[in-house]
Amino acid sequence: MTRAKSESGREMPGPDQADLASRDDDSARESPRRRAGPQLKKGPWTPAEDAILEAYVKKHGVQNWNVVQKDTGLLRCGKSCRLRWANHLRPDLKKGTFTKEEENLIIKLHSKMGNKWARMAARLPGRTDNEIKNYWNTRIKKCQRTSTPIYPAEICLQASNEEQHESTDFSFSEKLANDLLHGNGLYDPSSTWGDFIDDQEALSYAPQLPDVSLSNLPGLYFESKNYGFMDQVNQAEILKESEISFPWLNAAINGTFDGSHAFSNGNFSTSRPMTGSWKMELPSFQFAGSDPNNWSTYSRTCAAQGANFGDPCMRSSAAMASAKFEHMCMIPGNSGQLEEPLPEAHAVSSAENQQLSVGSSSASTGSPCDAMVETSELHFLERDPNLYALVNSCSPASPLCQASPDELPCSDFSSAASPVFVSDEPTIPEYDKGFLLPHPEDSRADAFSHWNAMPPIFQ
DNA sequence: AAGAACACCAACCGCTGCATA
DNA sequence: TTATGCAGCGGTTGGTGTTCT
Repeated sequence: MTRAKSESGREMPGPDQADLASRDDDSARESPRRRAGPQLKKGPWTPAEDAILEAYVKKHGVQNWNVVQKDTGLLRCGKSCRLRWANHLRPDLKKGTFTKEEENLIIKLHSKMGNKWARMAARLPGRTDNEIKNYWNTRIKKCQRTSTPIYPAEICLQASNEEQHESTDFSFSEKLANDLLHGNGLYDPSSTWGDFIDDQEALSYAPQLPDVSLSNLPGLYFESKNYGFMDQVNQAEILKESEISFPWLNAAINGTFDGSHAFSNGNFSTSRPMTGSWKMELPSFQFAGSDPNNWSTYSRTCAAQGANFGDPCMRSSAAMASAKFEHMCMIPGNSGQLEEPLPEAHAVSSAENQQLSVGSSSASTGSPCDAMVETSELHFLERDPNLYALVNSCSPASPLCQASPDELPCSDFSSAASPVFVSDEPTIPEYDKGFLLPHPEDSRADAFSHWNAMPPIFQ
């Protein structure tokens, strides 16, 4: 890449970069008049430019940034002016390193919000999203390198405790319950869980769901440098675009926690087909690497958290997620992902003749929400035979659920020993330890039939 | 002392959502 | 309804200073 020295001595993008920049979307949409304008400058701002911008904004305020560029004659695009003002020239900016309190707050906020830098910045007066983002990225690297928890236990516990006592704007469950009670149309007893998930309005609440962020779980460590953080991001991205943003639940349902690679000896294969464009809000949980005990821990903690939810919807969902995790732990030979066809056919057929025992975790109270939970879960489980079978097996009477945590064979789920989950179905080959999808080379038709039968959000 | 590794920071890029013509 | 422009957000890159070996 060719670079030229700027007047301030720092390197500036060369002509090739300027060319590239001119092709970006913003530029491409500019009017012919503005396209014919002067070549805009890039790179570090000079004190003189700062002074011009500062004087202009102080005089005229912040309005149209492209007008600023025109009026001042600055050879900077409006976008650049806005950024410079917001990140450096604003009078209310607090300079200097973050205080310990600010750091703790960032950690807490991130555990709730994920990478919502702007929202976090709004809670940190004088700090910019860029600063917070930079801080966090540095922290990520540091934690990764030293194998220390990104979310210190004490802070997470503190955050968790606070959340249970404060009615924040994050309360998904409260909002949902409120919506239900006020008959805003969100609740439809005939709706399936899938319908609910598909409901964009409902989904719009999802980002406010941080209460149940996995990040609140203490003791989650980066396992190894072998797992680049971005590997986790890439995997995490699988889900986000589904716009579900139930990171904890969604991942649990799909069995694709960031770390499907956690079960793949550190080798996450990105070569597997990923239909559609999936992303997931990274953040809030960085899962333990390959230590199966952490999965077990998570699962139980998930249940514990679920039990703490005031809202039966959340209790139930958490329980489902938890149950799914336990399920993943218990299937002999399970690599941690949700093996596709599994013994589900058998389980479903028998389950159809039983009453669905979600009550063990959802603690039905007869509220509209409970009704939705039971209805939606039923439908949801119908769509997910694995979970259907699982929930049945997790009824209060199930030995599987009566087992104490210590009895659960999660510590060695990769072995075929301790077959808690009994099935007369043949063991499913592990076609892909890195992802939930059936391996394309798997000739078993049913490997894909279940997949294809899933609602799009699960694909 | 020199080079490597790391930390910090500024800026850019691509994209999205919203407003408006 | 569609196209366009703008503001804003989050991801990423790359430079500089500091610390470590």
